[in-house]
Amino acid sequence: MHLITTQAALAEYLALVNDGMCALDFETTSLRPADGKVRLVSLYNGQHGALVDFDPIPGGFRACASMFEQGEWIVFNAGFELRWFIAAGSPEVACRDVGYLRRAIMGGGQYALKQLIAWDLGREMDKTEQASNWADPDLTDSQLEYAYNDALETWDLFQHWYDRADQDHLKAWQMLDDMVPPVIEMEEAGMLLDTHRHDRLIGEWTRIQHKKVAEISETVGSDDVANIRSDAQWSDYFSRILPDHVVGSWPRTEKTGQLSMTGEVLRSVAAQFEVEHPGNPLTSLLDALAAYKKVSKYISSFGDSLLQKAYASPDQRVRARYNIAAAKTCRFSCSSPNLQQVPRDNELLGEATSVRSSFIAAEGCRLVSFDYSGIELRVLALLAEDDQLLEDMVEGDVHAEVAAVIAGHSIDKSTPEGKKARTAAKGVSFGIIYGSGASGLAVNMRTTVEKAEEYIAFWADRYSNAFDYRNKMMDEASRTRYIRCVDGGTIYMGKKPDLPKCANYPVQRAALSVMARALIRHKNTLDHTRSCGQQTHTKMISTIHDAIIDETLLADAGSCLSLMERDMTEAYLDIFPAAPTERLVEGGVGTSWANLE
DNA sequence: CGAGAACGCGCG
DNA sequence: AAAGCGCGCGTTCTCG
Repeated sequence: MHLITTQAALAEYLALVNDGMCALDFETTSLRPADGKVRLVSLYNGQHGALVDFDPIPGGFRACASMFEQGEWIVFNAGFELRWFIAAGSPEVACRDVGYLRRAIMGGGQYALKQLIAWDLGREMDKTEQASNWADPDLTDSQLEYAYNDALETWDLFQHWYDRADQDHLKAWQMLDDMVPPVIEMEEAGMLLDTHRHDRLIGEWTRIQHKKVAEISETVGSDDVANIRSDAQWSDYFSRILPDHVVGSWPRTEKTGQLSMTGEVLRSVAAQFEVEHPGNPLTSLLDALAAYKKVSKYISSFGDSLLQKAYASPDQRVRARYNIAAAKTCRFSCSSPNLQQVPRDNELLGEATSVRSSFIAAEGCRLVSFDYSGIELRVLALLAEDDQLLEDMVEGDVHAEVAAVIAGHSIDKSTPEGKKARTAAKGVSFGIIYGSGASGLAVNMRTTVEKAEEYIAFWADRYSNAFDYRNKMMDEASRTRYIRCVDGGTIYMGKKPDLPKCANYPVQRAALSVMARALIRHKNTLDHTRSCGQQTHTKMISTIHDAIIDETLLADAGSCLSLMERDMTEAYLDIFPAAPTERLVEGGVGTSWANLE
């Protein structure tokens, strides 16, 4: 390793790298380019190593960033390094993430470098210098050593996985890396919260919560249940006061065997009790408790925490992290806050529950959003080459089609029976996608195992290829320990593959692959149109698994809508060339996330 | 007092 | 043999 302190010496080193791959790691004085700078870059390509101190170089890192535009830089957590290159005016620098290479082979997850070095290389990393002062004019030997070591470890980890990768893995790796720029755009844009509306909404929830507490207090005192939020205390209470046959048939929790206190259980026990003892106050207690839990969930998860996030930012925008390939199937996760779990509008508490209405477009702007409809069922049809399923998907309402198949005649969706049949059919299809057996399906659909078996038999008969796909994947996993996915990547299934996972992973992964291509295409489209002076204010602001949301000027909303529809359709064709695209996407424009027409 | 387990529940 | 998938997060409660 040698210490580089001039631009000329850096150029000399970069010439040695010769446009090839090289591990790169930054030490910065802050976590974001807006309020800090890159102090050190450590580099290592197996032959040559260098540590660059930008402090003595005129113009610092910014003056040197473009020198990295040749070559491929192996990094851990590419979003971090790429942000600094973008801020320095070199957004095209190729940051290749070793963590994504691993995910392309093993499947997704959330990992720290230290963890992977321990698992994959069997080495311990000392991270004590990580949070040290990288702005100090005189860095210690220990700091320099630490900085350099990160590049070494990153390179060795890269070698480890690169040796195990085939051409298809490399394709999947590139796809994951390519998601970084759109994710940076979404993370930096954030979503605007209407703080006044949201504040009022929280007030409304709180009022309902107080009302429910009052209702509960009519029959239960604080000496019976000290903490109204405690499921364990409610379990003890109901065990004490209820007759044995009710307690005996009450569903239990898995680990501790307490009475289960889910909203669904509470409501069903209430209904059962009402039949046995009409007018008994216990029924309204159970219903009030269920309502209390519901509104409390809204308050704690979607109330003040979102509001405070908005207040904490100067533009009242809520910025989340979109964690690429954080799920086993390489789906995104979203955190701090998780905007992928914001409630849909929901009738239970009436108007007051529209959380999505609080997420609005800025003044003079609109939100534009499309989602893939029934994407998992579609990709299952394509993966399994099930022409019947594909045809039913393309026809229109698949669940209605399936319902008709099960019933033996076409159903009328406007009647209650028709709706019920359709809902049941939906449950069956999801059960197939999730690898369910008859008993699981029966529990979920609240029907008998016999009925569930019948449903599955109908489904398996009509869509035999799609149904058999689960067994094909199970065989593959048993044989190879991996499942090969449609984007070229593999998922490690372990020594004892599990049928539900084998059935679901490649389907969920294929849906992710389509969305990945959509995000990549849409980012490229917007970069291009913006550079041509169109869609200049349009930003990608979120993705929720099968949907993309943009924010755009009102005047650009129409063409933004067209661009998004085209990008999402072509993304689908990237993964499944020549597949039918009828009714593939649906979307709209609106002033808030709740009303997109 | 902090960490982690358990439970429940929001989303796709 | 047994089997509906994937997440993040708020709260309670236990353990050391």
